[in-house]
Amino acid sequence: MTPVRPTMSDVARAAGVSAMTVSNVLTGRRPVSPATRARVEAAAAELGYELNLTARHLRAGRTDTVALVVPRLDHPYYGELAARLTGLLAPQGRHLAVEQTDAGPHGELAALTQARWQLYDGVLLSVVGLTPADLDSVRTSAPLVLLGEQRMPARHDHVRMDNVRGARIATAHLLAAGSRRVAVVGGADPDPDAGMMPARTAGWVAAHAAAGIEPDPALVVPAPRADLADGRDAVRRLVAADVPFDGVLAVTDTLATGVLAGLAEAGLRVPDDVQVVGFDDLAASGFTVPALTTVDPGHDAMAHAALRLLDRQAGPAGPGGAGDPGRTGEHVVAPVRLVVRGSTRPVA
Amino acid sequence: MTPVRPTMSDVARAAGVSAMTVSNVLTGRRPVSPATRARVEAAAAELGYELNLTARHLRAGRTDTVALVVPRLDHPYYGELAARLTGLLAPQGRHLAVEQTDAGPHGELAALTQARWQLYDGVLLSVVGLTPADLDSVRTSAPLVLLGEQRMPARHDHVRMDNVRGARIATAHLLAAGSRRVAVVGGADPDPDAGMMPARTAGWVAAHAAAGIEPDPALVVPAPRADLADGRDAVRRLVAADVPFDGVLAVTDTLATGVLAGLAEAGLRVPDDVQVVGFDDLAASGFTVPALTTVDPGHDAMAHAALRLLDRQAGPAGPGGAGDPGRTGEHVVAPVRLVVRGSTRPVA
DNA sequence: CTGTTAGCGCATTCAC
DNA sequence: GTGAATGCGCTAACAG
Repeated sequence: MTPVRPTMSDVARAAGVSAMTVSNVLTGRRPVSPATRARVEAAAAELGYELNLTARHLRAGRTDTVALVVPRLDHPYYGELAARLTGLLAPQGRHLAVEQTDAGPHGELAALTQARWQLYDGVLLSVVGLTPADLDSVRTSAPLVLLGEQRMPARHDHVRMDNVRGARIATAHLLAAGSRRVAVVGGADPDPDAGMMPARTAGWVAAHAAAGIEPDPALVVPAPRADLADGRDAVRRLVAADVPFDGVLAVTDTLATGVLAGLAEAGLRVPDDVQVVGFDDLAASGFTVPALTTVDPGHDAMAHAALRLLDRQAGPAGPGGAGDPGRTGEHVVAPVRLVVRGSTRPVA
Repeated sequence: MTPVRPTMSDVARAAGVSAMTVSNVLTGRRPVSPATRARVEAAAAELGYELNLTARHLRAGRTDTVALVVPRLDHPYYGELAARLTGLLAPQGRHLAVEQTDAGPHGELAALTQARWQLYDGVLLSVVGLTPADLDSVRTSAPLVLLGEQRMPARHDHVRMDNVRGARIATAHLLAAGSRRVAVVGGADPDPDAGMMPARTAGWVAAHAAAGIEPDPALVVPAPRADLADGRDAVRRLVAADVPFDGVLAVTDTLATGVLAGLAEAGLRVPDDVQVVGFDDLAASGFTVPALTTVDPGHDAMAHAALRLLDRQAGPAGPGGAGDPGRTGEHVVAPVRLVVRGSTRPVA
């Protein structure tokens, strides 16, 4: 009457076979005669046997579970990424476990150095705040693929979006539709390799250069936390400072959604007074009022690439794949695409 | 030069002690002399030793990781819940791993019967589509707490919102502010125990009863997937069918956001022509245009309660806590609260 | 097709 | 305060 969980030996005894045969029935790694198989399955069902995955992991080094490590789970971007990855893994009988590090270098660095990723067959790490030096010092035991918009050490596999091009075509769209003073909300020192905000700001600069327009530095509005309130506050600040503007490139859809709220609050009409374009193509962005013109950052391509790179590491070199300091990683850039909706005016 | 990971024995050899002593240094479960401790720590650092968590788990039965299992990770409600739980666990040195089951009974039931939850110290399972019978048949090895709005078997611990009351006060607010024909988007057969939509519809019915109004069945609009498109389409359907309405109770904020999009599309003004109230108080709901009046379902209370129940199971009866068929679970109902914003008119 | 032996890396006895 | 033996539950490698 002890509620102790039965083990393979228990099942084996009940079925009159050895533990090895039970294992073979369960894993299918070696052929088993139908009769034996049936006896084992019956015994397992009878005893309510459940495989102990921890023991399997210790022995076989495999959990069939991939970790996705992100800064914040309450940001829809990561939720959508997680859902997409789960959808790709499920048909293969693999699982995704998502963990949050909280934004900032401390949490992310801790994430990397922690032994707990051994619980997983591989780790997809969304990097926001780490420096290349931080990343360079990293040794992980499990296969590792980095996701993020900053420059990463060459030895790690890395998947990112085409931020500069995305921001450039988005800004070009605003300019083509008549905006002349396009604010960049979430703007920063332009730099294609220094993270999401600098890279997208670089695209904003490039679009202006291509159009022969000198952008006003007053139109660069920082948004450190990149959340909804930051977007709304950016508009408040522009209005309060009397900086005229007739277009907004928000570097994320979340910021753009906040911008729409700020514009409504200020009594500015979208797209008539101010055109707005975002970046990320979140599910909700098709349902804002008005619906958001935005940049699809190649979600599917990123998810596919990330898993392909992970599997590539798991393959040849064994667990040492990412640990080899001399290794050269693969760096994938997903293609972007402009999605035109109601927050911008038709282009002639 | 083999990149094989060092084990405790390796560290022990390097430090000139036994593996047991290394373990004692790392766990602190037995006193170790400062000199020995220093030697062991130096050796561990030298070799780049990392504890093998899987082995510890097999031996000690503990991963310090709790699983949150949800239907969909791209639904902001679950992302926000996950972020909240992570925040509560982190200070205790514990972790949250989130996994998605995909909506529907099959995925959820599979989730429950799967042995893989052994990887975790406990499981918080968000239930949407399972019947009580499904749940009754469940034996999990790890501590289990159910989250969800339907009736659950008494033996499981369970945390839910006060759906009926939430929907009732939300609807009462619409009626008090002058609406007379309040549609319920995501409506279903009213029943306080049959899941989120029936329970919230029951609240809508109750508010009408209290106000002495007979609600028109034509105002009950189903929204099976409860996503943004369902919300927008509900408005399209009401308009196309010429059903007059001057208020909407959307049973989730996601639906409400879709409803706002649909109303904008139909040229109906919010709150002047139609007042809208949602349910869930998502982060984004403060930034829709106009901002959404909604029901705060007691997020914090739910998160706290869920973890408390999990820890309670882990404590006394050992791992058998939830497995005992004779056990009586605790059932917690979080308190709701109306959050008034711009999508409803001021109440006199 | 099936069984036997051995050991994954750690932590719990029990000894000293 | 430290060490030696033992086993958690499973599966690879070798029999047969």
